[in-house]
Amino acid sequence: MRRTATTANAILGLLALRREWSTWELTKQLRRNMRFFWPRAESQIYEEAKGLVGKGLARDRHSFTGKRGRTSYAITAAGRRQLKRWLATPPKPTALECEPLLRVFLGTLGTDADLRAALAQVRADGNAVLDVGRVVGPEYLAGTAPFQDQVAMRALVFDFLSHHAQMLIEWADRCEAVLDAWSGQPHEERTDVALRMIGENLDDYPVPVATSA
Amino acid sequence: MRRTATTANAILGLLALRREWSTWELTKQLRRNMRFFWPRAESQIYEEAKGLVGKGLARDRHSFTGKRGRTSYAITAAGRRQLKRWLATPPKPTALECEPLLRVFLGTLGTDADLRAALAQVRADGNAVLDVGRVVGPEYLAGTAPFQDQVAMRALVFDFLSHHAQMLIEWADRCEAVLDAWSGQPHEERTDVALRMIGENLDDYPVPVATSA
DNA sequence: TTCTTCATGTAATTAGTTACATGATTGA
DNA sequence: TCAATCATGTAACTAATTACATGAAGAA
Repeated sequence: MRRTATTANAILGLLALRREWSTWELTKQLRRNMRFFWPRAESQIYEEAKGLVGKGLARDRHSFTGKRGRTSYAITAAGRRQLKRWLATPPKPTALECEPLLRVFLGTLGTDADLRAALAQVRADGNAVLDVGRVVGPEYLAGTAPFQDQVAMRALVFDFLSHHAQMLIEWADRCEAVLDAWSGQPHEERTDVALRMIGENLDDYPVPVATSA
Repeated sequence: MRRTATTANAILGLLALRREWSTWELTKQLRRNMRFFWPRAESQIYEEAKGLVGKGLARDRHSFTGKRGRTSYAITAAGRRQLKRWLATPPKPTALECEPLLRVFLGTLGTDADLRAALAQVRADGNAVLDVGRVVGPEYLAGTAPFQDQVAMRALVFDFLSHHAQMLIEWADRCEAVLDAWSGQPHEERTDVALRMIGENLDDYPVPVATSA
């Protein structure tokens, strides 16, 4: 049973980027970027961080704010070694979980309003990414981002998320146009529109890469 | 504690599309399309299907192949009602889980080869989608797909997945070009490339939609 | 006959979520 | 001084995965 423990390694990675993090800082970082490609409940961070300490991959330090405790974490040498080992393992495949698309897939079973709601959600999902990009992007351009020294890698991530978000929004736009066209259109014409859509997509496919040696 | 039980509803949706399904047929359908936007382990289908029967949303029928049993499922009237109710509820947000992107995010902690492996995985993920599209798309165009009557909705899904896959592949291409450019480039120039990339992305952002009334 | 793939599940385990509780800080 | 938000967790629960086991069918 191969346990990759990706979430633990993700936190370990953050710990490697600066000398100490409070749990709250970790969750903030999560909210800022990582949630768009590695979404986890904030409460889980607490568990995982404790787990890292248990395995000797991080050290914890307890302090107080008033009479309330807080815990901060720092990576150990063993943690850095473990991180490098993990980065050298094969990555897991990308997984998309899109409930709105599932609802479109089953669209004939619901109403037009149901479909519109699904499209609106996808558009909102795209905009949520762009909203963060509009804050974070200019920070990097101004040189004031919290991890400005990581800008090279962050630019690649920024590029991914920007295109992902644009893709969601543009898809919602296309679908709404199709739904508009459908209203008051006979059934066969709907089919024609659909088939044309599939055909145009196939035309844009790249030629498959030969895999043999 | 709001339980949406989406996976159960997904199966219920499939059951609504034809009169009877064996568990094996359900898992095949899952492998064909749904796994790209609602990925679940096949073993889970068995549990969920039994659960639907327990709640009266589906009926099961037991038969034999040799001395080995098999179970088939059909939706009930209560199941159809439940399905319509679910389709009218607000959809969950889209969630992307991309471990390769996490590795790029932490890219400075690993090697160039680690980065290349992450990009290769994303490209492979895109190609996996396109490979299915190359089979399924022409089936719809030829009018021979198993759910040809659903072609209108399936075209919208096809369009989503095609663009998603293309986005993954094109991103991997861009990143590899950037990595190639980086080799033997001084640190500041890498930063310049990165900042230019962020700037170009921001230029392509749509103007934010006003939300007020 | 034997090997591989198709087909049908069960058992054990865990990764992750939701819900709750509460102290500290800020600002109206 | 009150409300809202920032900050720090714990407890309970479940959705989902991995690993395993095995029969049937078809190909070599």
